[in-house]
Amino acid sequence: MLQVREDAIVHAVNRLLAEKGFDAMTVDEVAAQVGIAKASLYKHFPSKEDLAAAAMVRVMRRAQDFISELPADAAPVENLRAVVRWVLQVKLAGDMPTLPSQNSSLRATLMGNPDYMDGLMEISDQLGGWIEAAQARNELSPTLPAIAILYTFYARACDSVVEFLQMGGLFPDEQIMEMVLTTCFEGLNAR
Amino acid sequence: MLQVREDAIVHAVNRLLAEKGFDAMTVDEVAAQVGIAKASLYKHFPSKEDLAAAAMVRVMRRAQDFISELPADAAPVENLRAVVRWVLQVKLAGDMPTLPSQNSSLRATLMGNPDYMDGLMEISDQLGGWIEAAQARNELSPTLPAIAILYTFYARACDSVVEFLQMGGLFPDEQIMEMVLTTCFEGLNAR
DNA sequence: GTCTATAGGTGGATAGAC
DNA sequence: GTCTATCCACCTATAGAC
Repeated sequence: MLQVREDAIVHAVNRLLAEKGFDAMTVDEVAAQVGIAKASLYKHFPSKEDLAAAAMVRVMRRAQDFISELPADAAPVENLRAVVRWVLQVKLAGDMPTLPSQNSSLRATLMGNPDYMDGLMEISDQLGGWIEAAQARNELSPTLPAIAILYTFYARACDSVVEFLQMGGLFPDEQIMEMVLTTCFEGLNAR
Repeated sequence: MLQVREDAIVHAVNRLLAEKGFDAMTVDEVAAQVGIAKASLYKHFPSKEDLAAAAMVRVMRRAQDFISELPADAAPVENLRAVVRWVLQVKLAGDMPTLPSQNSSLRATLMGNPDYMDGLMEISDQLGGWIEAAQARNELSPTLPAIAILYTFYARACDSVVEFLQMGGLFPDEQIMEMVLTTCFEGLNAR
C-alpha cells in the first residue's frame, strides 16, 4: 500500500523531470499529479532533491533490469549498442529524467543516497566490463580511455540532438534513434 | 557609453548562464556582478528572457566572427571540424551559455528576437553549405540528412560528456577536446 | 499518513524620486 | 538612467488538527 503510493509519486516525478527539468518542476505539481496534498509528499520524501534522487534510482533500476536480460554470450559491443538504443528509446518516449549537473545541493543529496550510488556503480561496472572487452576485441576504439566511452554513453541520456530532431518534426522517432545511434558508434565521417 | 554598459551586462549574463544555467541564474546576481541596481538592468532589457537572448546573440556573433576567418578554399569538413573545435574550446573554458530547450516563455522571446533568429539562420546556412559540400565529396556520411548533421554539431555546445570528463578531473582540457572531437567525427567504433 | 493552512524566503518586475 | 524601496506571485517546507 505504502509501496504503491510511493511508486505513484516517483512515477510522477519521473514524468515531470523528463518534461520540464528539476528547476521548473514544483513539488505542488507532483502532489497534484499524484492526487495527494503536498504535506503528505513530505511524509514520504524529506525534500525535493530526494524526490529527484528517487526518480534517478527508478530509471537506473529499469536500466539494470534491461541489462540483466541481455545475452551473456553476445559480442560486448552489441550489448552496448542495445543499452544505448534502450536509453534513446526511453528519452524519445519522454521518460528520461534529467538533472542539472551544476546544482550543488542536488549533487550532495545524490552522493549521499546509497541506492543511487550503488546503482550507478553497478551499471558502470557492467558497462565498463563490456567496454574493455569490446576494446580488447577491437570492436571499440582501443585508443580512447574506457571511462571516456562510458561517459559518452551516459551523455546520450541527455543529448540535445534528440530534442532538436524531435522539435524539427521531420523524422519519426525510430529514424531519430537510428541516426543518433549511428552517429554515436560510426561517427559523422563517411566510411 | 550605453554600449559599454550593455556589453558588461551581457558579458555577466553569459558567464552566469554558462556557470549555472538559466533557471538558477537570478537577475539580482547579474545586477550585482555588473555593479548596478536591478531596476537599472530593466531599463536596458525588459525581462530575464531578453537578457538570455542577448547572451545567445553575443555567442553567435563570436561564432560568426570565427567562421568568417576560416579559409574559403579549405576542405569543407576541415572547416566544420574547426567550428566544432571552437565550440568545444568555448565550452571547456566555461564560456558557453546554455538554455533549457523546454522553457516556453524563453523560446517565445528567442523566436521574437530578430538578432537571434537572423544569426541562427546565417550560421545554419553557412554550416549547412559546408555540410552538403562535404557530403558531395564523400567526406561526411552522405546517408545522414544534412540537418541531422547540423543539429549534431549544435548539440556539441551542450554535450554533457564535456562536463562529465571535466568533473572526473582525469584529463586536461586539450585531451577532452580531442576525445570529443574524435568521437563526434570518427565514432566510438574501431577503424 | 492525510489534510488545511501558513510560515518563511526568494525572485521577477515596478514605482517613483533624483 | 540610476537609485531605494517595494509589490506580488510563487515555492519549499512545516505546524498542527484529525
